[in-house]
Amino acid sequence: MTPRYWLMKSEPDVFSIDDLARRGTAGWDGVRNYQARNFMRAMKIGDQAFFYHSNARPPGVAGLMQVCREAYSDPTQFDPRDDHHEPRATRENPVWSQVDVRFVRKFSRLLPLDELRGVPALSELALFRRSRLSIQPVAPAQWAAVLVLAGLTPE
DNA sequence: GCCAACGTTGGC
DNA sequence: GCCAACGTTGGC
Repeated sequence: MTPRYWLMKSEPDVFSIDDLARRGTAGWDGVRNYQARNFMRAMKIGDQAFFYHSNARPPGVAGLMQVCREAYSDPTQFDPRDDHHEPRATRENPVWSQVDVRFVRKFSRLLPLDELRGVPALSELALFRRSRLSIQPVAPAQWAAVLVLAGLTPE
């Protein structure tokens, strides 16, 4: 099956692409938005994703990663001391999900939001229209256009 | 089920 | 740090 493409945001002060590069894989926990959660639940092993640095100077796409474990219960929802604790969640009926991702590569330069805005092929990116959605689908043509900006040729 | 108040995201 | 956008909560 053709892999699909996504964009996933993280604040680099909290978790950056360098953190992911060091660790190799990581659980994408802490997502507390239903639409973003539902996108994660739709992800399949092998799906590819942009690692987007949000709340950064400048914000932008930092590199690539790959889904290596499909959606499962986000354990932080059960921890009363965690910022992401979810009082409504029980082990039997969890509310929030996460996937695991594997580091693929860091771009040789960050592709700033400003630059992405100027690319006609990317004008429909959800990033520009649904600014608060932390996980969003990316169309194949959009994926390819970003790889070109990054100096990589689509495979 | 409406909608005002509130909280969070995230660019600037 | 500000604040616009927008998702969520809760009173009615």
